[in-house]
Amino acid sequence: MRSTDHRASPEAPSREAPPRRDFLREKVAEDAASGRFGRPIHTRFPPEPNGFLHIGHAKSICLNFGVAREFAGRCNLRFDDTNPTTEDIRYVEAIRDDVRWLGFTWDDERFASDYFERLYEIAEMLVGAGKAYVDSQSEEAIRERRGTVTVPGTPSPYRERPVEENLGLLRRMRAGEFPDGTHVLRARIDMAHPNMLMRDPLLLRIRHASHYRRGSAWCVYPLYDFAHGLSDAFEGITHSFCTLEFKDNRELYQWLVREAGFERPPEQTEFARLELDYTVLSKRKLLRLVTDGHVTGWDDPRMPTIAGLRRRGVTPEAIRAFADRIGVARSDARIELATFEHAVRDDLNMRVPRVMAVLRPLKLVITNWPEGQVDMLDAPLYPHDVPLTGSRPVPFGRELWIERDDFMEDPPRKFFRLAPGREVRLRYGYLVTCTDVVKNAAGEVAEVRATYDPATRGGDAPDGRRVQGTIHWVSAAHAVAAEVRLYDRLFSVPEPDAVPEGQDFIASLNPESLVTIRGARIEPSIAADPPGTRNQFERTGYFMSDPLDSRPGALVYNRTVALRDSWAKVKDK
RNA sequence: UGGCCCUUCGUCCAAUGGCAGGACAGCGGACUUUGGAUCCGUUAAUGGAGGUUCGAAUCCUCCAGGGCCAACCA
Repeated sequence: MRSTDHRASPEAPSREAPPRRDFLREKVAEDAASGRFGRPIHTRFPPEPNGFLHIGHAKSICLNFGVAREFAGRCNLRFDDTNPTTEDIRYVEAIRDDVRWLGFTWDDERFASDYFERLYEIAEMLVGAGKAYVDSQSEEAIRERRGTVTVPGTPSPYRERPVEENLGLLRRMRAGEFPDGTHVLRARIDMAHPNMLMRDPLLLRIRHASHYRRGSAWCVYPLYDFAHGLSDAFEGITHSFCTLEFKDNRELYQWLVREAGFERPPEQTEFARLELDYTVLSKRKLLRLVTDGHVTGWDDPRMPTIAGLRRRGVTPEAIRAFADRIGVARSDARIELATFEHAVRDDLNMRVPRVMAVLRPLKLVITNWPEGQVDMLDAPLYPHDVPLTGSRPVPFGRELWIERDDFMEDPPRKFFRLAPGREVRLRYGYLVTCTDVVKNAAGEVAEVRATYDPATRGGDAPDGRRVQGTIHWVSAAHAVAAEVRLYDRLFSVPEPDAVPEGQDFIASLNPESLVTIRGARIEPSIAADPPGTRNQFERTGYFMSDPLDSRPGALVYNRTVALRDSWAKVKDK
């Protein structure tokens, strides 16, 4: 139906700026120049497969893959799957999909769970060197004896167990002779260390649980600190980027890779995690939204997950541009939603075809238009300032739908739309002047009547008169009905994480984060579009037909982002 | 016996001892067949006090404010 369909080409011309130099890249550049690692730059993105990736992960993905590309290095995708009770292959698959969709390709795919054997060998080595011991205290006792930030810990009564006894116990732990929680392997460092992480950190714990990849091959599982740095070292990672809250872990990271004998071990550097206004970015909270049914799933378009943003219609280019714009630094950063929305609009503006859709229809009858006559107008798919071409036919008839908001019976001075006695332009169509208002029994406006000027086909007046307002419309006889889902911020407060004492973050959920409109009317040119098609509904916003719920004859559109609305400001004055 | 980190326009990021700059947001204007986009203009910041220096956002000291750490989570 379209004379040209640019929507078939998914890639818009690259508008991405060269990557900026942040403190991490400065450091990598230095290390690359000095050849300090004696191997190519190597990064990794290390998600735990216990949930879906979100926009905060996207920042990390862009960083790790970006650095690898910029410095001609490599980047691994490593699943940090050391906790059998929370992880699932389903999350592994979702994470792969999301990273690929974002536009990145990993060099090697690795799993921490493939390193269990090597980690266990290192555990035995540490025991042999007197650097680790088996502690048989209860979980509570271990916690209590760790001390507090201001009080030193006290050594475990098992801390001085002979090497041979430790080794025997460790082997029996590994062999499955002990129930959960009876023994743990701890590093022997310093129970009075000012850094809590260094107070004899736990290395291995017993978990008689089936691992989604290793099945029941193992019943001792490494903890994060034991697994992470050593996994980096196994893979020859040079730069291990993580978020600020791991700063204290760095000391332990270094202790472990040195004790394990790595000559030029990877180096951890921390950067600020992303915080976004009006949303939460903790997996625990996102999981709760899903399991408690506050959203329809991990891919609910209101979720800040990659899957949610994708289903909402956000493009990978927009997410990458956003990541580039916000930069990487070491101070806690909270990003305004406007910054993200700008990146989305900026990308969509240049690549998405325009169509007309009326969300809340009001009947407009052109009284001087001949009954039954249809005028096929040719309307461009892109505005004058977007360098793409193409057009589609749009039928015009006697009865049209216009937006309820585009008519006011008693308008303020600056209202440029339709009102009794006023003339407006019907986009790509004719100039019309409102003559009558028809009301229903309740006194509500049920129909508006107007006359059109036959000399203004296309929207220009030959006499040069200026018409300030242009409104969108669809032909009532040709319109396609659709469901439109208007998504808004998930929370009504900028910092849902900052919950007042004794309150639940769920309480600040925005009750209007989804407004479903069932009787929307859209111009017929979109009728055969496949699910997942993006359009701008002129004057309203950017939309994408839902990849799962939309089908021919029962179209469903998700609002990706509204257009900037400067009228909203004028209106409030 | 606490340790560590952070602090530059409203927000985010630069300035690496030498004119505090960019982006988003805001405001004003131009243009406009999207109250969109674009273009132009503009408001707006070095947390405080000392010190070093010809010169400090940058180095030092102290103070203030914020953050992280006391899961057999990552």
